[in-house]
Amino acid sequence: MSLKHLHRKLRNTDLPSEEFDPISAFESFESPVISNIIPPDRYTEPKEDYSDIITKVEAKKPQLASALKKLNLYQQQAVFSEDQKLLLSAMVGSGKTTVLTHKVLYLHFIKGIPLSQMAVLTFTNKAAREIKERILSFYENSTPPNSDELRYFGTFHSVARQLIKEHPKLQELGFTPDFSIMDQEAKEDFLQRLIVSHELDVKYRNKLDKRLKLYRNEKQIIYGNMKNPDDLVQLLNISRKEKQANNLMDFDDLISVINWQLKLKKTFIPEWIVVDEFQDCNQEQIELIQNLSDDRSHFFAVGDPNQSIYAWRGSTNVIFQNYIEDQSFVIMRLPLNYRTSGQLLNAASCLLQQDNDALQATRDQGKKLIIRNHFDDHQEAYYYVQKFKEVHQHGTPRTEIAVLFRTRQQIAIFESIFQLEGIPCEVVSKTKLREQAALFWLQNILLSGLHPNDMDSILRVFTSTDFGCLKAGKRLLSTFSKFIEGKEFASKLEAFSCFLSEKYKKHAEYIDLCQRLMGLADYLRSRKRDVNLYQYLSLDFFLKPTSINYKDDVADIKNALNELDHYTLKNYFGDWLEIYRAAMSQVSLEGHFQINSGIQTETKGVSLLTIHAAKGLEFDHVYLSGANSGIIPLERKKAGYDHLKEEKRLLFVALTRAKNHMEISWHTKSSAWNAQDGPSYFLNSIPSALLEKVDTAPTKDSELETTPKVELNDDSKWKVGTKVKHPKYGTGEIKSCNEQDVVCDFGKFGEKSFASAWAPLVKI
DNA sequence: TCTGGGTAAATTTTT
DNA sequence: TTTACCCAGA
Repeated sequence: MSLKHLHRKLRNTDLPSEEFDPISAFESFESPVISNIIPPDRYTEPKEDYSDIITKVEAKKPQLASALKKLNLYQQQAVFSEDQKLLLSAMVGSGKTTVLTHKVLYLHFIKGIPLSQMAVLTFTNKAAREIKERILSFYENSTPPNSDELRYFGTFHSVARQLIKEHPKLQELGFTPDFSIMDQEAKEDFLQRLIVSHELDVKYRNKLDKRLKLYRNEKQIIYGNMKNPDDLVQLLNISRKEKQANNLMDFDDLISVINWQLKLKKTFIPEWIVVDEFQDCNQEQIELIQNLSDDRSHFFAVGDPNQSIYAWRGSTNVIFQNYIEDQSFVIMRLPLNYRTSGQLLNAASCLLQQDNDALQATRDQGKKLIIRNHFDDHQEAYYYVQKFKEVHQHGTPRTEIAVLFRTRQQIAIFESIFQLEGIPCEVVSKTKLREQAALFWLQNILLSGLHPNDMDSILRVFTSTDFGCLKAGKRLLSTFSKFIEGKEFASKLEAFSCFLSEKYKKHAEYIDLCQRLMGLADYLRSRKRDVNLYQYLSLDFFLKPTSINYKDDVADIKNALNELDHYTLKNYFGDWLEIYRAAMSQVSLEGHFQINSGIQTETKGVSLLTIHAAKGLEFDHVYLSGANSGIIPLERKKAGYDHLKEEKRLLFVALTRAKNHMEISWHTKSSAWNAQDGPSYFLNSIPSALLEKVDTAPTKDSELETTPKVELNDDSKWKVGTKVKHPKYGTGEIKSCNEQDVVCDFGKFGEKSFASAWAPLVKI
């Protein structure tokens, strides 16, 4: 059923508008709906006192005991539980990471479980790092565990990589232990290269990922307007063979390969499996957990079904439900929220289908949730400019202020207006290694040297626009494949080296680089700790001191090489080549070179971020922008019921980011195509006693002044340097203009030109 | 090679 | 609403 249809159907029901909640309305007459509610009697409630256990801990590890004393009874219960299978339903802001780390410490120090007998699985590197750091902080007076003891502490993917390498059955799958890892973009490059070099006919090429998913799940080949099947299946077969031949795995392969291996032969059964953010597990990750356990192994998982916002990535809320129904699992809960003030938390919990005491506030009542109406995003941004100045003057640091958005596109105009008005701000999003040309090049250099059959990395080294010497494309691929036809080479790298010296003699330095890459493995092994990759690879020549970015590039690359040094030294176990490969795998898995301490984000200003990116963060002041119906929930053609529920949880996550002040805004005239009039109907679930509705939208008269319309364009309107807004490309700057055309630079979208008379541009 | 009809879709992002 | 794209027919 389409969303529109759904809305219409729901509007026709005769519910009073105040309590009108389309979701529950829909649930009441559509069937069947799986309930998310955990029955209250399913919980094992805590005892009144755990001081006897704490006294015992005191004798063995006083530092831990004093930390445990600070926990509440629910938290202590979970830490001290002796149950073999325990699922902890942790409410938002209830200290779940604290419980998880204390549990690990308790098991280790008091119950005597070696750390190497625990698999502690997380979804993000950040979480893995935080857990490890918290554990290491308990070793003030003793030698901390080495990296070998903590080798099964990490993300699902990094632990999978570790297990794959240790497993004897890898060869049977056609891989060797020195496999390398492709990130999502590398995988796309890889597939596109196969399409070109095998001359495959593949339609909808930039929907390749979507099509592959459709094929995997539903064996569907025909897509869109296609009449006949294309070479999609062939592509899959070729890619499978190429991956084995080149010893490459993508992220998904890591999990499925280890599952395949463990089904064949269980090599390692940890005594304890500990899982963080359990609600985000997908089917394969659940399988991995099962493959790592047997009758005697213990299991402890922490999660919050109400914060499950990644169904589109494969997690299913049903998983939580299944475990709850499994009577061999003990279920405990952490209902106490320490973050959000009372009225705000109450408002947020109205979005959940939970019992009253499921989520309990521990703080003061605080302020009400504000629902504010703005005319449009432009006006809203200027409201914030004023507001943030006030808030800042009242002593709230800018880093404690965040503006949340449903989509990334909404962010651009706020960023540019804040910059224009001198409000320091930062768009929180992961910067891609690929966008930092020098570091991306370095990554590919090292990958080529460490994995000399990784054709894509080799190609990227020599076809880089900034640092390479060849032009990427079909032509290069076909001349290369003609060149190697019928010849035998030890590796792709060697083949490429011969190819270069035969066909591109003039690029002597690059031929030289190729030679050094072929010797990289020996260099790393023989020189032991005395490596200087910068010098060995003569990077100074390629970075070109004349380039504008030279200084930054050199600094970035030296920094990256330092990180590698640090990592390899810290984790060294006897094979320098292996440890460099491990380091580069970690770089691929994390998407940056800061593999020791993670990326240090020095946020100085107001944070602008999507709700998804805000998960796990908290701010004193939170503003959710543009929450019209149609944006929250985000309207889609094929919206199922599950989508609506997830969007509601997303709103819940947004509301629970705030500590003291929360505002939700909606626009009278939204610029988004899918936005409807009026605020998100999800807000109807919140009783008006908990809300404060404010209208700051201008009256009709002032509307005309403050909101730029697409007026008749006269030639004088466009001037070089004018900042403009485009409905699709966001904000840009006029680069040139004449009577016919306007050329405008939209940053990441590049330069676009429009007919002067019709340009859909608005001055800002 | 160009035109018009038809179809799907648009979002979130970690590893 | 707008955009991207396949496909068939000029």
